[in-house]
Amino acid sequence: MIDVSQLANDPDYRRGAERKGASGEAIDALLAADRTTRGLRTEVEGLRAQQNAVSRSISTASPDERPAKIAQAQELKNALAGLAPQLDEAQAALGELLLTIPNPADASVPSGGEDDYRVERVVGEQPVAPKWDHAEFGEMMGYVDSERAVRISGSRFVYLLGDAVLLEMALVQWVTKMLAAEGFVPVVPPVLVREQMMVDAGFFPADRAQVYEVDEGELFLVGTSEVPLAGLHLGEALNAADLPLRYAGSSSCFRREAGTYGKDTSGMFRVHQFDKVEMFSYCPPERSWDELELILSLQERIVGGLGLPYRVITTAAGDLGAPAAKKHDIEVYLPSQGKFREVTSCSNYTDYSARRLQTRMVDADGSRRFVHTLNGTACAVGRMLLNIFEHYQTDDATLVVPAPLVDFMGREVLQGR
RNA sequence: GGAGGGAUGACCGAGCGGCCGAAGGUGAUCGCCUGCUAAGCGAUUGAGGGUUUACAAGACUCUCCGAGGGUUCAAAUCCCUCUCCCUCCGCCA
Repeated sequence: MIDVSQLANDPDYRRGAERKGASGEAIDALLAADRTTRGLRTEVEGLRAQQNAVSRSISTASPDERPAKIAQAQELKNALAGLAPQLDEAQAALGELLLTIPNPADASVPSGGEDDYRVERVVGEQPVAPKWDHAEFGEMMGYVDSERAVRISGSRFVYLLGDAVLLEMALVQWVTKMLAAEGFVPVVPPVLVREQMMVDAGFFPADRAQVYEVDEGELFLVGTSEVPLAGLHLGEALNAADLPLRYAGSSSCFRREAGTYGKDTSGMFRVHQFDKVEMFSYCPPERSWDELELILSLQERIVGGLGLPYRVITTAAGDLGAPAAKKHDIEVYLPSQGKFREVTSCSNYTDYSARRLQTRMVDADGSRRFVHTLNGTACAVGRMLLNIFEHYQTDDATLVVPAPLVDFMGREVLQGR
């Protein structure tokens, strides 16, 4: 949720929102709605104060004073009944406008849309196309079975089989151990959450179409463990000395992928269900930008540690999700496509999400502020596996185990099934 | 699925129409005491808004006793509705 007073007083903040597509009119409408709401509130509260005062005096009033006082209180009550609905209306209108303004982009974020990202660096050698693309290789080796998955669940589902499963577990373990060593508390969160949690995490109403509904709408399957991790400290006031609080969530993720018909239809690049290890930080505002760099550096350690060629980009303002002030993606070079494809992203939500989640921090002097929240992919298993399929296959149909995973696998080379 | 019980401040726990934002306790903080520690004594200790002001201090004020309605001059307290949690039985990974 946007900080209205900062929006009114800080031109840079306002410009950041405009760079993300918020119109000047929308912002002005919000500020106007805020002013009228405040005006009405002052009026209503003044009346209520009078009414409370008279009411209180009734209990101690002498019997002959009572009727007059009660009549006076009644009058005030009626006046209030006339004015209060106006305030309610103004507040509701304000509430709706509040949802329309995204978190302003940070000054360091390039302007523009999807194609206006800034490439920060390119790392690693980009090999020629392999003998088999990831989808062919997965099926051929018996690691991925989409045909049979279609029969029972439809398209965009896969069976993961054989050594690919062990590889997934190895990835999860390697990554989780690394993060635990960095102070991230491993978490297996609930993957079914209430509607309110989806709203608080900033996914509803915007991304409602992307989410599976369960139990007649009572619960929703999360598309990322970011949702339950964001809810971990819902409404809490965290001790500043305990920050940053870091979590590594490990869970299955479910996405409807509405509006992606025809995109990435082969293999498991884009599926409705996948497993992911996700980083999440609750952080003091003054160090959240360092925290974003930390998360990015861990992502590079993971992707780079697997020996995958990649680049780091900074997403342009117009392509940022509503709650993000800045976002970096890591894209791995996928040789069969000759393109960089996204495998991770990390965002600083600053105080935008925390304001809605009501997650605060208490400083040593007792003062309270909203925390900053950040999140980033540690390992989206499906995408990581398919990259391994392309980069580690051999011409005689075996798969070399990436060095960091050898200890977990107990082998250096995998055969098909 | 069946049967009950409950939701009050950081926590426990009273309150069941009117100085109740809320007794008491625990915890925490500060002070005293003490050779140190413990104990003891005293004090302080909820949150979120608004107005004013320098978005300071202070002052005034509103809201919050699971949520939403209602009755009343006045509700934590009375009445409806909902949600959530817990216990027992059944079923079950």
